[in-house]
Amino acid sequence: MTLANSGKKVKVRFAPSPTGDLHVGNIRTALFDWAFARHTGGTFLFRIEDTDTTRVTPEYIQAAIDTLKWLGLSWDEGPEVGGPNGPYLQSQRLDIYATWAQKFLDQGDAYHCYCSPDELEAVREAQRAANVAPGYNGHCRDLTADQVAAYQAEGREAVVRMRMPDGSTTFTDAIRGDVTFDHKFVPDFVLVRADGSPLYTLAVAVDDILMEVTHVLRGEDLLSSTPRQIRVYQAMGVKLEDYPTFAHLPFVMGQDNAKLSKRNGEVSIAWYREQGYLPEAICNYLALLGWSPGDDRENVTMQELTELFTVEKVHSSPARFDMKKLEAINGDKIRALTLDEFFSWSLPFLTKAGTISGNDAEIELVKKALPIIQERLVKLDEVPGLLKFLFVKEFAVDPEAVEKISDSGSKDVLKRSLQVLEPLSSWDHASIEAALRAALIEEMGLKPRIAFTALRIATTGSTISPPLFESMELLGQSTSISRISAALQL
RNA sequence: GGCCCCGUCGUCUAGCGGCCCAGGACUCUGGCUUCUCAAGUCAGCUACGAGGGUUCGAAUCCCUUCGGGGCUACCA
Repeated sequence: MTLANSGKKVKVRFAPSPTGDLHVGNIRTALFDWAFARHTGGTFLFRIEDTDTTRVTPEYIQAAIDTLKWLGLSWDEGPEVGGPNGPYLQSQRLDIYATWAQKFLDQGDAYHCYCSPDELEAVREAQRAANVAPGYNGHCRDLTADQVAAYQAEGREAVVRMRMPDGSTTFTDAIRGDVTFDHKFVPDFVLVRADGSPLYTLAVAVDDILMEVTHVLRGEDLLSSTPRQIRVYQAMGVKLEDYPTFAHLPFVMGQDNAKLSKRNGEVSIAWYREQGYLPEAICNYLALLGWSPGDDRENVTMQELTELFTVEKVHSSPARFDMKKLEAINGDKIRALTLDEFFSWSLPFLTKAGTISGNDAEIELVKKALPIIQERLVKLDEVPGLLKFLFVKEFAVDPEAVEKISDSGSKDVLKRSLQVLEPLSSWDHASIEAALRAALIEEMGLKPRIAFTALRIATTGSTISPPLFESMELLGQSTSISRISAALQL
């Protein structure tokens, strides 16, 4: 089989099964799907695979939609936007799958299987014991009418099983090259449950064909299910050139080299959002997991990603997720924000933390203060902590810092500072700095580090703060002075 | 166990037979800068899993082996 679809307009789909919040691995797949569609000028289709009704919930479906939107991965066909091949929730397409399953039955490609779960388990058990390839043993492949009648008389319910012919399936994976599976290791598989609901293997294959998907970029875990999908295409009568091209993306692993999960790192995108990671940082970092532009370039915008992304540059080997690198990129992206953007991103964190209530005076002060903290944070959730000193009603010095300003040397610094700050007529950071340096450094002969640490603690309450003179300017003359006076009493 | 995929610094990667006693980024360590913290900047540490081939020459090609992972459901 050769690479199909060479001449057609590209259509890529992202088709998660929302059995929980979308996680890092899902998003990396979605990102590659999206980037590939955009790069080729093709269509990005978003489909919800909710055939497993016991695990998929409406909440998870909505969360998946919201997450994709938040990340900026817009789709051309799918939930909310519609499209020519809808509906895009598999739960709304049940009749379609049923029709095809019936057709496969009529054609003899599929058959009813009356084996009970217990019986199947017993077969597998025996196979394991005998050390042979496990899988369905074909028990119901060629039942006579009498045998069927007997099973039905017992009240047994049947699943629909696909008949795998002898031979093998070879397909060309766009990332891994030719992959072959001998059908000896691809047992007859179930298409429809006893209750009549379709399984993934049926729904995914039918939909990819009906929705005219040309490229399937998905996780490596689905690699071994590919021959089953191809078998469904064959039963559907799809021409070889209309098969989608498969590209199986490498895994995103956790620190301990196991598939990423809650145990070895935070995986839910909702968590990253709450922590204050920017969507662009997440996408930039994830893009680097299993793909690279081919040179030393690492900082890419979403736009650049769509220009640079090709499947040829995707790796075949798995990548470990590294929070530190994500943090570094997030810091870079935050620093690259315009002031307006930085403000918009920060505001929700400030109000949620209760640092400000959101009135005009506060907003104005926040806007003035943001520039001095922009290069000092890694995540947006650090903003409230850095600006808190400007807004607290009940100011108090950090208990651990109190002892550092209770010595006589510090008191001298604070006293002398008051003397020069109180008469200061122009309250801007340059004037404040000039006055303090003249008095404390030149006149008293103190080391800047010593002198300013005392003032920093007194005015901001902590040994760590944004630049001191800018902070005092923002704080205002009267507040700065009263805090210094108060610190003298500690 | 069987089938399939994968294997370059701690991590992400560049590398497609000579440009590589292996380059970049993150982390880490040390220096500079400095009012703290950051940012910036300089330097350092550390890798081709192993063994055989092929070749004048291999991280790059072949084989074996070891290691990791996935699948092996009326999950996806």
